[in-house]
Amino acid sequence: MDKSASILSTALKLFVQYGFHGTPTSKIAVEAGVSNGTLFHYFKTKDELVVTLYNQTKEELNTHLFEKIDQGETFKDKFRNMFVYSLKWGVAHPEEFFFLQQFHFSPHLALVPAEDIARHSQKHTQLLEGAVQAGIFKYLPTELIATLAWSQINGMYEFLVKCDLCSDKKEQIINDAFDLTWLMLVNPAKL
Amino acid sequence: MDKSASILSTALKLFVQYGFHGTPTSKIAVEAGVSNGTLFHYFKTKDELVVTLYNQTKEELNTHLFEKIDQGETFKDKFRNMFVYSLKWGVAHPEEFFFLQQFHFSPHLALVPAEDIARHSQKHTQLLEGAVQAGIFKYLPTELIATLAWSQINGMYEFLVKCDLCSDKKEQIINDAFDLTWLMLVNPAKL
DNA sequence: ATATAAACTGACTAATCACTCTACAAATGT
DNA sequence: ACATTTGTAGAGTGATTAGTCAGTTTATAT
Repeated sequence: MDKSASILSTALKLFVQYGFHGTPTSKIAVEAGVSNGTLFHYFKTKDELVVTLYNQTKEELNTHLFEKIDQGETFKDKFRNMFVYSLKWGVAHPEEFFFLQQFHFSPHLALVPAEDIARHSQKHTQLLEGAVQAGIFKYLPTELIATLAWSQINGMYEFLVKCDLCSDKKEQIINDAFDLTWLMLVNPAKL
Repeated sequence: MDKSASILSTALKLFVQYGFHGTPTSKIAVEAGVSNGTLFHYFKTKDELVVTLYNQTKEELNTHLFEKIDQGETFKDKFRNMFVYSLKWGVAHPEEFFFLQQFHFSPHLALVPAEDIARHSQKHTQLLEGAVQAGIFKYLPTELIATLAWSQINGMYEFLVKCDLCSDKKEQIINDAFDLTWLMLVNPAKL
């Protein structure tokens, strides 16, 4: 395994467990099996390591998601895939998903340029924007719809982690939750 | 102003801006206008300060909320008050609200005993539990309903902060969002 | 008035941390 | 074969930090 990747994956584990400032770079280096100097060879500063890890993790989730979204035929299918596979990815990669949440609600978010954040959510936003324009969703600000959908996913994730269900139950309840979200956002005139 | 309270309110501001570990106790003391020793006279450790601040802030929100919930006559009124006044309180106390979110998604949450967390949400949970039993809400785990409702509030808060609307628009969109949430959770047989 | 306790101070400390520096090894190009 | 870049190591450094301590002021009780 490539040392840079080893540093990133070790950092992820430790950040989730001890927080950003609670994890010294020295500990990351030791647990990753590299020297202190090597860590700073790949990442100029600790902040750069944190931000790189965020961008990389976000991109992993997005790549997975875009693939699934593209598999949907109707808009509802695409939206369902976005919802369902976000959660499935989260359940399959709990550390990564938690890290994204942790980063999002920390002052480190300010280190990511606004344009990068916008780019991360560009494709999702376009998808939703189209549905608002087409009258599929209620006539509300796209930003609001995006935020509500995302927070539903976050909330569901928290529930899935808190209540350790068998994977059948998980699947079932993810689908139920999608139906609720769809019901909430869809334009009743189109039903 | 009492020194202990001054320390807490200064810590809140700095934690929100720089994060927990990014804020030295020395800085808190200076900005609060007390000596370093005084800070440790009131709070044995920095972690104790953080946790105390969390418990206090959570309690402030809860006290406010319980009062508003009790003013509702029907269950829908109570639930609406919970939803609407959570957001209004958040808009009026942005630092406090952000701090609660920041703490919730940080490893510091582990420092709060599970029973304390349960106690914090006990009354809300009871309210929702009753509505599930009475068939007002869909027949879903109360925990799920609570988590979904709470994440709707979180998401709405993020939206309100991101889009700086005038207070009339804010009021309007909070009410709209409540209607969406209600629609999502309510048992259609009871409509 | 005096004793006792509580509040308060700020210099101090031991530990820790992000990051640097020098040296060496491996790969790569010519 | 040689030169140059790139990767790696780990001891070292200066700054910073949570927490202490010895001593002073203020409040309270008798």
